[in-house]
Amino acid sequence: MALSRAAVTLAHERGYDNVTVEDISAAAGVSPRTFFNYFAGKEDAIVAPDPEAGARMRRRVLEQPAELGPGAALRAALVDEIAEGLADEGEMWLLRMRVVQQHPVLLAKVFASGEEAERNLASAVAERSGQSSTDLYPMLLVAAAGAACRVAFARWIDPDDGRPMLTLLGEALDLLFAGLAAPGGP
Amino acid sequence: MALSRAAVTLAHERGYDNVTVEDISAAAGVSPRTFFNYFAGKEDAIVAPDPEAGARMRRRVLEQPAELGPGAALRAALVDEIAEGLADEGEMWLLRMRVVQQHPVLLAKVFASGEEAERNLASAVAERSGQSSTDLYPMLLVAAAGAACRVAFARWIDPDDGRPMLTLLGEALDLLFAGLAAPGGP
DNA sequence: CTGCAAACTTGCAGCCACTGCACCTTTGCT
DNA sequence: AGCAAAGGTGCAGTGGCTGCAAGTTTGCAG
Repeated sequence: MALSRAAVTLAHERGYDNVTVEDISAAAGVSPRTFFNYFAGKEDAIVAPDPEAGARMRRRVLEQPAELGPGAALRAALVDEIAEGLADEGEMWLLRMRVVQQHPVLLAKVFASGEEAERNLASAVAERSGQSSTDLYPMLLVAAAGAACRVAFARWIDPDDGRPMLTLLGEALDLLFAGLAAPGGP
Repeated sequence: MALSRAAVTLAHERGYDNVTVEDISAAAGVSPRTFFNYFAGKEDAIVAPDPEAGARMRRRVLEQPAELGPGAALRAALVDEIAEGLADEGEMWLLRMRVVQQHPVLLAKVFASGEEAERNLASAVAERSGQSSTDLYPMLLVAAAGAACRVAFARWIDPDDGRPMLTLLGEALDLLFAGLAAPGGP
């Protein structure tokens, strides 16, 4: 959407605080009032939370082969989701995340929307492991996997580290499922 | 502080959105302008991020016995910090978290302030493990431990689960350092 | 082509969060 | 008593955001 693209671009150029909703609307060729017909707030125009992501992730987890345990199913679902997202709009993700990374307010938004997705995931994992979605295992599994994703993203957008996202994600998940063993040896 | 207490209490009674800064200020007996001399925003009056928490946690990690590995040191530091906080103002924490839990905006703030603390922790862990604070191990370790804390808190404030916070935290950390093994067996 | 309804867009008025500045009151010390 | 630092306050103004009551466009049936 034009508004979202304008918001990310402008924020990247001048900094989030130096961009008003009026600026964004003007750049997209609509009135400020229209902006709020599409986004609940300025933050949303940049973070652009996908309202279907939660349900889609839930489906992905449940569709994984039956022989996979809940951890492996979650892992496969995450990799699928991120690989698809990267292919569709990886470039936009990178720009967006560089903007987000520098603004506590935006960062907070991202975490919050991640948290909502985690609720869906927890229920899907719970279903696979025959538990309630408020039990420790499903909650912690999705929360820790979410942490691994965030870490992988943070390293991905680092200009000094050119490795592909899926490599970094795999590395993080490996370490996580190995019980966070210290690098120098057990 | 009176303002913070008023904010949490009012938000708990009528809901965060139905409380204005003016209300809070009035309840605390000061002018609205004064409110903003103490808090950067309405959210902060409820979340009340401790500006020294990051540095204190950093110190705690570095002060753990030298024979502990980085994971064990982080774990001990977390337990110390939370045990102390509970003893000092555990009741306020509980009320606050119940308010926060229902408001995406506040939840986001909490995550964001946690994220800042994680940066400090990552550097402390990196120091113990002889790495850079941007390496995978320190980043993932603190992010995953943060996830465990959030899960433990979420279960702690659940009225149906009366177990003490430190028990829940220990349980979560155990599962995490066991590589998130599925509950039914390996 | 006409008429019409649904969808989209807009202006306006207004609330509230938040800020910079200048002023005042209190406090504590000489 | 005099003074200076610290903290509280009023005011004016910006910007985010919303409800409402209009236009305007779009697509389709008559």
